[in-house]
Amino acid sequence: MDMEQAKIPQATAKRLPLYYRFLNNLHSQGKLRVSSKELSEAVKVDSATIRRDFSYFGALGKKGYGYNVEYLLSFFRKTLDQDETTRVALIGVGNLGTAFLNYNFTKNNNTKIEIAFDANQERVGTEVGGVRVEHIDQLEEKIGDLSVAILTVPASAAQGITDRLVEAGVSGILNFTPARINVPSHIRVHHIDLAIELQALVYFLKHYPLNEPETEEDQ
Amino acid sequence: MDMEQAKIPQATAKRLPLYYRFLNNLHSQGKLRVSSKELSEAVKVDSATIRRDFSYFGALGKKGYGYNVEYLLSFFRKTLDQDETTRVALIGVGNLGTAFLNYNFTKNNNTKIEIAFDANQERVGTEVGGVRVEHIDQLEEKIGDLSVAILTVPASAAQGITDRLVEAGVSGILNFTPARINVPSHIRVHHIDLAIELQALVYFLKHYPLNEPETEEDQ
DNA sequence: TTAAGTATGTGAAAACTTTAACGACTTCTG
DNA sequence: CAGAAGTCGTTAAAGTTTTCACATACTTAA
Ligand SMILES: NC(=O)c1ccc[n+]([C@@H]2O[C@H](COP(=O)([O-])OP(=O)(O)OC[C@H]3O[C@@H](n4cnc5c(N)ncnc54)[C@H](O)[C@@H]3O)[C@@H](O)[C@H]2O)c1
Ligand SMILES: NC(=O)c1ccc[n+]([C@@H]2O[C@H](COP(=O)([O-])OP(=O)(O)OC[C@H]3O[C@@H](n4cnc5c(N)ncnc54)[C@H](O)[C@@H]3O)[C@@H](O)[C@H]2O)c1
Repeated sequence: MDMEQAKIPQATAKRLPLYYRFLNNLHSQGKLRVSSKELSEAVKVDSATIRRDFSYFGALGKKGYGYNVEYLLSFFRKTLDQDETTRVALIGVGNLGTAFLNYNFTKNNNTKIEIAFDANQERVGTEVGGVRVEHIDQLEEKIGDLSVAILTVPASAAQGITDRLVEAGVSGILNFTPARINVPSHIRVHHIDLAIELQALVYFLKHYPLNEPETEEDQ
Repeated sequence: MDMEQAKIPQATAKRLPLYYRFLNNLHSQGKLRVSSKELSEAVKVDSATIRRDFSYFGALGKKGYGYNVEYLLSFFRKTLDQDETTRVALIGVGNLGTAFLNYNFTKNNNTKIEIAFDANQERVGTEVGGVRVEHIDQLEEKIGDLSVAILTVPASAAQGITDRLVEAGVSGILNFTPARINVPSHIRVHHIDLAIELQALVYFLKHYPLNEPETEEDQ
């Protein structure tokens, strides 16, 4: 548990993977250096915010020059522990679960779904996206030492499965169900609530009008 | 454009759909009233925050009593424009797009995907989750007056499709691609970046340890 | 060498968000 | 009906995040 760096603001921490991805892009394009201004345009985060974010880790750049892409990339690779693959479990191989299993998170992320569980006998024993689907009854036996789970079961099953995941040693859950699950205080749950995101977008559109309605040519 | 209510904090606005959903649940359960404390336990938002959020809309509750579920529900139904169905388009009927098409957002949300587009001829003409899939070449002709789009195409296609959506009159985009798209300033884009959410969860687990490692019985 | 140009890192301010605390009023109980 | 209990709405404080603005230091090119 790397504690030497503990008070990076949460808002900053959430942006790190985004920076990392775009640095990877720049690197693949052969770019050797980048300024906070350029990065700002790419990731759509204010350049002062980017400089501030980076500064929490020390002086990563050089005045008058910007940041060395290779150096920054390798710094973030370490910071984000991208040298070791993070292995996760997925529970609920339905519509959403299947989509995730078919997606290669390892691409620029070094995270891999290792095993999946479902209650539906027809799914059990098959492979989806190269991942074996086990029966949910075998959760405790087969989950091994995985500490992160993606939850894509029906809302009604969410709390029960969560309790079992916690008991089985999982410490982080990415919850896609609409249920707000109860967990002991040492377990971290992140909610991704797609229906709410959609509804919020619609609300903002109606109630938070942006600038100019239109003027023929923009952007 | 309902302007009478314009300075509700964004953080509050984002929680409204969550409140609305849980009020619906309570209502189905036949509950007549609810306190900010009960609601707090259900949605996992501090009760003071809930009271503060509600207070932006006036005095919705009664001291010593709490909130009347039916009243609150109908208030939020109006506030969130849930009386009219919001119709949206989906672009990219792949793994993720298919999952969304098979999901019934209308359940407690009154949002409906009306039409889908894809570049793959084999998909065009089929129905997925009851939604007709059209060819992307027909986007401009068939999108009609829809003003919200869900973007689930490959990242490489994201900017091109976005430009066409904007030109076709769409004003809100829910972007699931890892691309950070450019839009004129009057267009609203919300990003849902699943790979980043997963990576951020992993980062938080490693670097932001929560309380007690464990003590046998919790929660 | 020097001058012009560039871009960082950060102090300070501003903006936004959450949380604590409590007076005021309502409901409940006996 | 009176006192106890409950709960809101809000003032004020604390905490978090973003943004401004600039001294400083490096780069570039002549
Ligand atoms: N599909 C979407 O677009 C979408 C959108 C928003 C929210 N969600 C939420 O995501 C979750 C999954 O959605 P979905 O569309 O994939 O649903 P789904 O019904 O397609 O898939 C659920 C899967 O979980 C399995 N399952 C059921 N009970 C189980 C249990 N006890 N243990 C293990 N597996 C079990 C089912 O067999 C099924 O394969 C739901 O909670 C849903 O509300 C989905
Ligand atoms: N599946 C996941 O779990 C997941 C996770 C994170 C991010 N994403 C992102 O979501 C997006 C979609 O992912 P996916 O897994 O569904 O991909 P996918 O390849 O399964 O689906 C993409 C679909 O878009 C269609 N398409 C391609 N070009 C098009 C165009 N110009 N116009 C219209 N349609 C076009 C393809 O025919 C295909 O059906 C991608 O950008 C991906 O990076 C997906």
